[in-house]
Amino acid sequence: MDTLENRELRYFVAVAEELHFGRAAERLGMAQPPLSRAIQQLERRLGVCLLERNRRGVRLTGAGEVLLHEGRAALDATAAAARRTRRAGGVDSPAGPRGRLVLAVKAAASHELLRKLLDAYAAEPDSAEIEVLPGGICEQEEQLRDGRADVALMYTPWNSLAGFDSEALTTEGQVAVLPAGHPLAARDTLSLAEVRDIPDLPLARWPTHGTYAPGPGPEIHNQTQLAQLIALGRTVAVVPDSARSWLWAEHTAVPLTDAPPVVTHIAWPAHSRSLALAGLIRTAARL
Amino acid sequence: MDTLENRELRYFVAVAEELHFGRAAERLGMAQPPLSRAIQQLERRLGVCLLERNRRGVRLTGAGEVLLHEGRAALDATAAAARRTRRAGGVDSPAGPRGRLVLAVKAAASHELLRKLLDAYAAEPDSAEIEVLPGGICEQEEQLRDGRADVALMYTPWNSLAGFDSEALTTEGQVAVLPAGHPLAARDTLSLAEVRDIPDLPLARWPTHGTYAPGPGPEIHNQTQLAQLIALGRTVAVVPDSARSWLWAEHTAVPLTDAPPVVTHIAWPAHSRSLALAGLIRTAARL
DNA sequence: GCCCTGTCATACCTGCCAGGTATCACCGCG
DNA sequence: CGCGGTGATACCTGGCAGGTATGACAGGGC
Repeated sequence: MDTLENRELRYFVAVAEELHFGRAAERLGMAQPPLSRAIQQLERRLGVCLLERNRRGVRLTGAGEVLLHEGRAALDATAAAARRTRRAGGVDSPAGPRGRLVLAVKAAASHELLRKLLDAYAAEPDSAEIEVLPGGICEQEEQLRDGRADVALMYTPWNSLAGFDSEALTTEGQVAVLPAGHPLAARDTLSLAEVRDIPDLPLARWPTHGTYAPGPGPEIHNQTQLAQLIALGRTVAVVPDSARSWLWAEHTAVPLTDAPPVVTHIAWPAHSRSLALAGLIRTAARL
Repeated sequence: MDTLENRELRYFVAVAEELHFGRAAERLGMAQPPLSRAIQQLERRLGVCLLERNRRGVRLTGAGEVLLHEGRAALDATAAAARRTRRAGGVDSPAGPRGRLVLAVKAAASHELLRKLLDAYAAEPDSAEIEVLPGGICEQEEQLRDGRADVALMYTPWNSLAGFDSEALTTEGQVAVLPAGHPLAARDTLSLAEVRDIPDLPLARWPTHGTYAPGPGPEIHNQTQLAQLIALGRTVAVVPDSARSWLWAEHTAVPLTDAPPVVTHIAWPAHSRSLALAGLIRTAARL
């Protein structure tokens, strides 16, 4: 029972995602027959049936589902190993733990906290260079997992902190953002139920891991688009308090009484040993 | 930049652990020259110097240290993928998420809680078969990481829950276990400082991840040995309250006032999606 | 019923690369 | 100054990853 190779995992993940040998082979830049054979070998090696081949297409078995999840995690881990090793060995001294840190943040987030953190950390002695990697709404988890980032700012309840170490930094409430002229904009507070049921003003939908939940509201891709749609009276959004900083004159923010609080965390891979990272975390915890 | 292969990681980890190409090659069951070449290729591929070759032996560079840690994690992840896939596809129905769950526990732990958990879970409808995997003091984390186990009972502050999801089950205090005749055995309570400084009765040392902290006390390998050494008046130990169940007549347990409480957690890999596991966790949380 | 199309599997070949053996270059040491 | 022990180099070879051609089989249009 020799350990399964990374190449086989890549192949299987491609097939499992495409559910089609031909397309998977194309995506992998190879011909279909060797791919078929490789998957068969993998199944024989594991002694497990991974795919159910119906004449028309392919379906995953239970074991296949498991391997898809675990295999993705394993591929992320090796990608992370490669990226972090490259980063550690870049141009700095061969043995020193000093280096660049990559900090993943939500591009849409207010940069008030980020600014404070970066300034405070830069003032520390022996601080490393911080590269800020702005990403989409839920991209931080992935970037942390596959090594594109060393540390991230994440926001519960949107991000999941599962699998990472983390430290809570700030908590804030949420507000509903309405068109300024809307009747409800005059209210002092609103409840989530009220916001969800405004006639002709459906709640905007944010992507979660690249996909949108079904619903009547428009699909939001970025903050400018959202601002525009609200100003036009086409939608209403629920955003954290700090988002008030980018509101327009055409917007009105009304505090929500029962929305879950948004907690900003600093998160990092669970077993990190970098001194630079430890320094950044310490700085963040003191803010 | 093609992704690095698993085989190369195994090779590098072996060399990094042995710090000697010859021994590493022997451990890998291969000749030394191909190993040398593989490591050179790896370094070229990553564009990073991993090892500092002095004429006498080898030393890790900073990047090498990073790759050793991250590479181990990646290898664990692929091993876990293989093991869990095999387990999922064993003999049960191809598509059903029903299967065996492997629960890692500390062999030395009291099985009162474990018994309750197993009984309660077995009484659930649709409960899966649970295989109990008794292990050493700190082995549970590793077993969870490399897929030998699906879920584990862990104990803070000894185990680290970093990287796992977990749920606290019970909290208990700690007691000092002394030879029955010892003068301090008559006390109602003791402090950690007092226990550490008993003349001629050094504190027993447990292994942490396979190694022992330096100190005067004896190195403990299992519970029977510890009981014996205490009964003989050669050592004193600090153990959780529930350990009273295995004490002998020659032992006396004295509650400690300032020892950190021991919390028993049920822990599992952060991204698990198994229904059987979810059921077990739900059962545990209700205990 | 037919053929056509789209699916994955099989058969067979070939070039590359992982790994083996033999040897070198270098250093420390008696 | 040879000797033992280190990692690196040179060269060869067999297995296997990957390609091409083709088969087996099912569904759908006519």
